[in-house]
Amino acid sequence: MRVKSKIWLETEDQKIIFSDGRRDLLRAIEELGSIHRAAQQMGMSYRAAWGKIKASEERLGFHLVATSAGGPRGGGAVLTEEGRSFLDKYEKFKAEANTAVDALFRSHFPDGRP
Amino acid sequence: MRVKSKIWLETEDQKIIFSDGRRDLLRAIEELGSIHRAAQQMGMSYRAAWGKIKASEERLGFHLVATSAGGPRGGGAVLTEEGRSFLDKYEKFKAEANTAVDALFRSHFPDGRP
DNA sequence: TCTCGTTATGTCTGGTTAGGCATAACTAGC
DNA sequence: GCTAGTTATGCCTAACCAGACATAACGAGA
Repeated sequence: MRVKSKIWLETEDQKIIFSDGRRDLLRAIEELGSIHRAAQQMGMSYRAAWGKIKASEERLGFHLVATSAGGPRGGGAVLTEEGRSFLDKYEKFKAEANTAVDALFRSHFPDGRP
Repeated sequence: MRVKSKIWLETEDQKIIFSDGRRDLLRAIEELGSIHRAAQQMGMSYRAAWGKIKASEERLGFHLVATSAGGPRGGGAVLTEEGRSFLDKYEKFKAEANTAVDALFRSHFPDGRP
């Protein structure tokens, strides 16, 4: 038996603002400089990746990635300053939350059994 | 913006052992002495309630409720000793976990904004 | 032996949601 | 102006999962 937790940020009306999948996606974009290649690496379609980013940006109220289409390499995407800073905050929060939940689980179920 | 968390117990192969919905259901059974009436109160069908309990019991390895069918009142269900004790442990763990996550959220996003 | 409200369980469907398909638009370099 | 690889977006479908429907069985009391 193990504890599983999903912790995410959402709006008042239950719309997902940000969660771990999107964090991974942004990290891949930061690394690869392109939504398209980030999506490939994550094993999802460009369409799916773009949709998630778009939804997050709309609900956050600012841009996470700055994009450009066209040119010899087709274009590309990089994280905005706000995007990077938000991502950092999110990761710190998530890491601490996961640690806390795991510690509590072990304290209440020391041997991992019900 | 607010934090939302789902924290539950599962088996190694991702099957849900116990979560908040089942906790509510067991509390209702404890109060009403019947799966049927508990389901009604929760606004779900008997079938759904019974299925959840059955699945949890199978994965926990012990009975949560003791049932009897037939008789003038049709039968009924009460929590087993093990069921009650597990439920208490679960609730304590969940309460502390929720408190911890909320506190961390407030410390990282003090004004509730990204 | 009949009744009544419950437990017990197989089967089916409908709604939600994630993701794919298809297509348009963009632009630096050749 | 053609090319190539990307961004941008509407639309459709498939898979999953929760829950409803239907039905059998149960048994103390009248």
